[in-house]
Amino acid sequence: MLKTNIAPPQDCSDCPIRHRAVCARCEPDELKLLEEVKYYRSFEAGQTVVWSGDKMDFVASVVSGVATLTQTMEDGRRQMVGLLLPSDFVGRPGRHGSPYDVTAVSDLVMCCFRKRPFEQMMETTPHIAQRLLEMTLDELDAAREWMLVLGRKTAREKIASLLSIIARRDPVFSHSDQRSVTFNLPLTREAMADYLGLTLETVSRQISALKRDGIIQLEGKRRVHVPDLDLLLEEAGDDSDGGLPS
Amino acid sequence: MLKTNIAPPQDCSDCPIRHRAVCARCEPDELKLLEEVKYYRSFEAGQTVVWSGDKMDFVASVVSGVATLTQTMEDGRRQMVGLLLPSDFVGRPGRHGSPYDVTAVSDLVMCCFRKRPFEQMMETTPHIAQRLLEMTLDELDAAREWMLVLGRKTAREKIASLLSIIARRDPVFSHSDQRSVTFNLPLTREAMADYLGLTLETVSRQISALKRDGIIQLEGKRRVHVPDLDLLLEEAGDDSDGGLPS
DNA sequence: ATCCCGCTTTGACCCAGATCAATCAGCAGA
DNA sequence: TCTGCTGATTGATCTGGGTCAAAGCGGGAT
Repeated sequence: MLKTNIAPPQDCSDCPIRHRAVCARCEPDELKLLEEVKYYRSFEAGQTVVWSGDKMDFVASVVSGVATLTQTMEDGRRQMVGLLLPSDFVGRPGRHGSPYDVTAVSDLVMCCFRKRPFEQMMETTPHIAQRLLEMTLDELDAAREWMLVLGRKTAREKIASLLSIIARRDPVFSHSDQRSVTFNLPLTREAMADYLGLTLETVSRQISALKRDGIIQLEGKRRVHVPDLDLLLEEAGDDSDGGLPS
Repeated sequence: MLKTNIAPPQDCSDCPIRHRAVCARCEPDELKLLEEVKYYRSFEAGQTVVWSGDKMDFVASVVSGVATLTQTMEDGRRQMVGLLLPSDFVGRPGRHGSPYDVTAVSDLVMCCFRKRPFEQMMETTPHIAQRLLEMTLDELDAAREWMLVLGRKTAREKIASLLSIIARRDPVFSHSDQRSVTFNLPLTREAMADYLGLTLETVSRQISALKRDGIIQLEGKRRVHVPDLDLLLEEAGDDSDGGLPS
């Protein structure tokens, strides 16, 4: 049951997220500097990476696995505010504490940079700051997209939206242009509920309904097959436009 | 009824948002460069600044007035995803179109920068990129805060949250530490509903309820007096903690 | 003055999703 | 094989906020 908590140190040049993470634009010499302040950390599914309010003395990229950012109210209501997939960035240069709980949802490996030197590099190597700005703007767009989901979509549309986001970001799918996809659902029903602003019962019922209607098929509880992604996008209420038939 | 659409050109050095906008960190010589690519535009309340999908050949700071970013689904459901107050930034370097409708909600003055030269300055003057990153990270935090509001708060809590956000950003309040505040509500009931993921009827009912309960007082429809801000924060369900009495 | 017209309030009713509760399925450990 | 536990499903009922409908209320134009 206990696994070692140490991942083998890795060379940046054959890092799986090399071309998508904060370091994407770095030149070899810049990478070298980063390598000096980086270290890997592994977490098991369910472990907390940082608690909201805690001091965070590093920033990090997700290398593999899935993590979540969640906010909790005093009475226990929870809202997930970010889903971190490989290459996503956590932490904010120029701030000590995390405003959110960061939790490993599957087994997780993160590439961490000590905060102080990373902040200094931000000032000296524009490639890092540029890439971080770009990623932050993308995340802001994603957050705003999600506000539409939370504020205006029905339960069924919410589920379909979440499934299509995960499907689209799945590495197997992203470089194929098939209509059908199969992927692993990295979240429990409860975590999905926290993301969608629903209860887990409603999540379960809507997934059953999508299955009944042939929009999705389940293989076990966690593996999802989508025979026609356009149908799913339709259910999500998004402007799929595409979908010219035949 | 028709007003002139041209604001008097202004010197950056006595700009009201000089120390909070994207240009906040610029040195005098950098400001000079910015001044060469900037121009002012004014909009009347209700006018659209850009439509979602339209090409946007500038980025801009709000100088005075209030604007909103909204997303609309095909069937007309609308969600506001950003509220732009003075010093806030609109537009994204490195992208042509706006993904949102940008609308003036009150009379509005914007300080616009031609996109192409602004993008070039981003590469050459780190002070602009640095400040933009900082502002974008702040906006991301605000968007995530708002996801909690949309996903988990009750109608009453949503209204209280919106009112306290506006109260806190009100210039009159922000440099006083009073318990009570009075401010203008820059939004119609419908716009509030679009922000909060509610209907305008529910907004109206909850405002009436807060008034009945003495949390707020109305002077006309648009001016709000909050006798005790802590009470309002309590209603918002936020961790106000502070509030040591006497 | 008075008549619009856009915004707001209020009421009556309804329904999507929450809540409460039972059951089920898969899996690790004894 | 059985037992216990965690997560998922399904059912029955309740309710907050949506929907539909009808007034109220200013403020500008005639």
